[in-house]
Amino acid sequence: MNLIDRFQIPVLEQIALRNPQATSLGKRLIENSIILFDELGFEQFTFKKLAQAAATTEASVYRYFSSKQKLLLYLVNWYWGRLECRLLLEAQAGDPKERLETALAIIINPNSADLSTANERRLQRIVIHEAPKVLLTKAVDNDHQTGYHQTYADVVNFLAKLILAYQPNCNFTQMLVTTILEGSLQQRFFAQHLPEVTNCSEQEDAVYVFYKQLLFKYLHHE
Amino acid sequence: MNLIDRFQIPVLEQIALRNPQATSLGKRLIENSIILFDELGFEQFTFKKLAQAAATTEASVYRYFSSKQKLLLYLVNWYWGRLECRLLLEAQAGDPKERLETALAIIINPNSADLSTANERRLQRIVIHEAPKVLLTKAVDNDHQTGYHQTYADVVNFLAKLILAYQPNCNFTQMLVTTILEGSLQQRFFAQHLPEVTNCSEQEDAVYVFYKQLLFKYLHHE
DNA sequence: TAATCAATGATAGTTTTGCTATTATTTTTG
DNA sequence: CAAAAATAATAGCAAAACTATCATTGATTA
Repeated sequence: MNLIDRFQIPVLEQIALRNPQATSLGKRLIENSIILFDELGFEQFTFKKLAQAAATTEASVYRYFSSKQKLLLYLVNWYWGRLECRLLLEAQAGDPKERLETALAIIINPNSADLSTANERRLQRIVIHEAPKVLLTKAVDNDHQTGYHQTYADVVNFLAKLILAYQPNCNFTQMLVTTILEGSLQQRFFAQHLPEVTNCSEQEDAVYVFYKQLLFKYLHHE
Repeated sequence: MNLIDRFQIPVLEQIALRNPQATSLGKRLIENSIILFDELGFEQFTFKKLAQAAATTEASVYRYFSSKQKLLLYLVNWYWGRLECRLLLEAQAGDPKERLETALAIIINPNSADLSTANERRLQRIVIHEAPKVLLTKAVDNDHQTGYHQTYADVVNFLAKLILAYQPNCNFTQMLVTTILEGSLQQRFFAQHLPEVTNCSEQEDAVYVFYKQLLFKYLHHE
């Protein structure tokens, strides 16, 4: 068991109606929703199918999550929460440059060892394919006010601080961070589905090489 | 009337069941769908509401577009098609550096004069807020094979060629282009809805300044 | 041990959406 | 003008997204 696995990743309570990590049914729902969102995609995913997969009823699913949007939000939050934990644990040692390099490696996952379990790989695919659908919504302002996107903002600002520690003159830290964070996820989508708009093959991890170049070339010029 | 407006932007025929630009009803549908997608968002948008807004019936809408996904795809394609036309018209003069700078200005729209009409501003907002929803789909591979995303790929490759003309040693041209293209759209979303993860205010157009820096710093280091 | 209470199961029902079908009417075109 | 195409009007269906009710079970506690 990894060090990271010993920590309870905190996910904002309000997202779920009750804490799914606390009960056996709740865990079954999370487990199966990860599989189903990955296999069916957000549009084809329904609570009915989830209930069937988790051997329960639709009504019971609604007792944990008020909608499939909220359930997806819960999973996405879990992803960013876990990433934040890893950053806090692993990117605190060394000089600013080392810390920044470590952090970059964590968020871009160059070595697949970071995604050790099948569910972790599924979860990353879900973030890549589905996360925008709970962000790009008319409800985003409300959601953000409620704190539903705070974990993501925290990750961004953690990385922004690392950048400032390395290069205090950097003007556009947040833009730089989100460009890399979102870009690296998007490249993995393109690699699989629109290969002609990327130069990345999963093997040699061009994604990591490119964004590392991009980051440090930008910062060295400041 | 602008030069650009004299051209018929070609949108792949197969996306629509019949060409909406060719009839009065079709034009009304496009016009109103732009307004409604912008105001309601993809999720709340329905053909029933569109029919009502365009003073027609649901069944008639279905004779033009087989689903609201296809209609959105049509609008998004129109956006990229128009951008491609502008690039071909305006970014062909001068030395490689000038051409690249012009192209960057076109895709990032630093001066709002480029978005002269209300509908153009609406269309860009639609691309920012809704476009990912027709890309991040289980149907993406089929769609791409049918050519539904070809215009986007063409824009990317046009820009990639400009970069190679300026800096032949650049290894990751496509990744660089999509990072800037998608990033710049995303920053505008963040600016409005998650301001703490960006450094951009709509006024001074930090988006343009930042991505120009990012691009040329990256290329000068090659 | 009995009473209680929270969680779950079982079932049914409502509304909306997404889509199809049919027929009538209008408009276009040869 | 006649034929064909486009549109309107209307109805209807299946599935999805919930909501509601009541019975059951299993754990807690008096």
